[in-house]
Amino acid sequence: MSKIVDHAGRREEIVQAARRIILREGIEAATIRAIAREAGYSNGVLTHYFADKDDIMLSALRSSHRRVTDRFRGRPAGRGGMAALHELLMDNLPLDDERAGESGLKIGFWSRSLTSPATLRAQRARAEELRRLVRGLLGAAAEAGEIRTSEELGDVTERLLALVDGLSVHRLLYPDRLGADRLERLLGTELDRLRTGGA
Amino acid sequence: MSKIVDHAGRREEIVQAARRIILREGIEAATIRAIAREAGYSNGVLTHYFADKDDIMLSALRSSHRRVTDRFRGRPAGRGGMAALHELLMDNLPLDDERAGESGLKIGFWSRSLTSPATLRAQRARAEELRRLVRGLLGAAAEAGEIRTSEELGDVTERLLALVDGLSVHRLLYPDRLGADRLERLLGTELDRLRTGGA
Amino acid sequence: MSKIVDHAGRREEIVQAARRIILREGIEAATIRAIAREAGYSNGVLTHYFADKDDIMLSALRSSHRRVTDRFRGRPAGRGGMAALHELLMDNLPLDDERAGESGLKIGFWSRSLTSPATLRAQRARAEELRRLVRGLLGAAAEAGEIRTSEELGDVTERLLALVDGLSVHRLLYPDRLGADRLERLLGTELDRLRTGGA
Amino acid sequence: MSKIVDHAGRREEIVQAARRIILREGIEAATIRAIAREAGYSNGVLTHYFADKDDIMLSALRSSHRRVTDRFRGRPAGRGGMAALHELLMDNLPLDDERAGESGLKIGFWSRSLTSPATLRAQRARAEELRRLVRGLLGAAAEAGEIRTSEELGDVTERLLALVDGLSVHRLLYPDRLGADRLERLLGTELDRLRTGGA
DNA sequence: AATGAATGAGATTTCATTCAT
DNA sequence: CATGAATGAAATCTCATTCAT
Repeated sequence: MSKIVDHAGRREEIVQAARRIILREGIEAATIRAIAREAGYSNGVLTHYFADKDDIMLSALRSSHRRVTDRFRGRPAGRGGMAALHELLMDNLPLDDERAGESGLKIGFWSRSLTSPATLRAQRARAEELRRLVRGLLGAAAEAGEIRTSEELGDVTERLLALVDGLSVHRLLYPDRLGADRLERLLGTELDRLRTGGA
Repeated sequence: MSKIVDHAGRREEIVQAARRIILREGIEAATIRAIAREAGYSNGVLTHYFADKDDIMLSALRSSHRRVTDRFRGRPAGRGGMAALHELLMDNLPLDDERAGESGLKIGFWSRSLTSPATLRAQRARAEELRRLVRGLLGAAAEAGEIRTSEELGDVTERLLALVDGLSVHRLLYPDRLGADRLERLLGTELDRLRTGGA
Repeated sequence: MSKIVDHAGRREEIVQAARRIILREGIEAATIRAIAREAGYSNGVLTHYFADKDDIMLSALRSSHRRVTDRFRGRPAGRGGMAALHELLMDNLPLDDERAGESGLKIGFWSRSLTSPATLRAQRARAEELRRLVRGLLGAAAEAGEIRTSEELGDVTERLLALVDGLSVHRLLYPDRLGADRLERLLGTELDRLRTGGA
Repeated sequence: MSKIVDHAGRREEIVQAARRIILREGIEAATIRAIAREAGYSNGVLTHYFADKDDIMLSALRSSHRRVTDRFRGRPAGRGGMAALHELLMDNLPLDDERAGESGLKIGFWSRSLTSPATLRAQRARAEELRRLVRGLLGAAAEAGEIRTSEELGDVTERLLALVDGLSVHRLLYPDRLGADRLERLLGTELDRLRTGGA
């Protein structure tokens, strides 16, 4: 008799434990034993819920993606495209400890993606989703006359996404140079430029 | 006297072997054994040329830095600030296979920097050098009247650097979305904006 | 539930294997692999039962200490101080193969103590225990009028303990010179001197 | 053309370097490389002067023995047996840093002797020499009427030697308990006993 | 004779994985 | 289902030893 609900719940528990460790101590500290201990189980349980370690790591990555998307989806709708875009992008910057953790996790997975096809696939699926979201908000903002830009919106999308990820890395590596305030200002200025037709 | 061996040369040989592995199989695959095998030596050789594994990895990182800097220093001088800046930043994008390799290596080290203080230090030293270079070129361009911007040049510097790194990651992870042409265009547009006072 | 294994028992098994190797081949031959093989397990087991190699070695040392103490505690009580002291000290001499083994192990740990603080601590704790025991018995003997000595009992204690350890080393290194009989006689004479007020 | 003198001299140089390291950092720190560096040569030299590492270590042990004997032989002669004996035994106690180093070296070799026949042989040869020396001095003292003892002089010899070695170990392991003063007093009292016929 | 390059074995430690209970 | 015992591979580092120059 299989307990479908328990099974999914237990998986989630373990994935969250993995995430906590990665956020707290880095991706290399996320050993199977450490994850099991953090989740309050023994080594062996993982056998029942995951094929192997990679399965756990990928699940943790997807869970991270889901959190970001959910956070955005959970916001009150009906606001202008630019306001929503502003919120979405800021939410993706490591402005507080929690999000710094998320960014660290993200960077760890970048490296992994370069040599692990499965990780790369998961990474791409998520990136595509985020790209569509941003592109959609830009389109809405353009239709509403919120932005004036001669540049193709697809290109604007790419630049915004690149900027967010670039700023995220730099904030984590060079926190002295890039405080939270400055990060917000840098991204804010970029968005303002869209409004004023700066590009 | 003794067996005639170019000590520095042998070090470089090993560092290059390490680089090749990191580029080909990722930073986690760069074990001491793999590096020794790639270099065509036995495990033990590394003792002669490096204090420990960290020493090798940091040397590989610095070697990468040096290659980039050397490439820029080798260019004909005397050109305007913006032209030089354009060249410098484009050179840091993964526009061909060689530079894609460099970027891959760079990304691998980002992750490592998050948990290894020594790596972080090396990373920071190099980043600071690049930042000063960019800031200097922007200053020269401003003095020459090449750019008109209301934004503080330090902020412009940070955004350009973040953009370059963000585009680099995205190009490696999502090459279908970001061809070399598009990458060049995205960065080019950003630089043009500075000229026209877009910000 | 889980495989039924006596955790403490398995630890003891491994510690005894370590002891056997130290006795047979010396403390330097007691590598983790050798211990695991001697115990009939694979390398990895030790992870389950010990933190690291030092943990095993210290456990072996403490196990040795415990054997000696237990042996003494197991003796019938109620005898005079001198009789008990005689028994205790004789028991610490390598008069038979078993005790020769214990002495060999003890000597191996002396050397280790000189460079390993943790080992030294364990060594000291045990030595202090033995010293108190001897001092106590001497005190009891003095009160009962069994010994007459002008020397401070603390000094007598130190000399007796030094003599026991010195004789132990010499017996192991120069067995031809120091047979079991002679060892007993040498220590016995020393104790007799206390009775007759020889010092 | 072999340079006999140089050869012996070079051997001695290296042996002394080995001794310095053992005294300073313990017997385990005395690797071939460390010894070569300490002596100011390269690894390879040792090939020319020693068969292998064991050869070096044994030479260091013999050198230690020679130093002790030489030191005693160098003293002004013509004194009474007991005075000479007092000097000899005190000289073998770790009363200052230099002699503490010597004792540490000695203890390290004890452990080694238990499993290395060659080391044991060297150890025994030296011990026998020292034993004869002590026995001889005791004999002279007895003839001169300096000591009155009912005990056989061979036994007295063994006990004195055991006491010296036992005190040496204890001083190194438990320096808080056994200061230099106390060590001197303990051995001094033992010698006095011989004079007064305490045994 | 002397150097130091190079080897390869072996020591400790860490881990993902398997499996009996 | 769940446990945790056990395995065995692999990673880093250290060393004695060999040998071309």
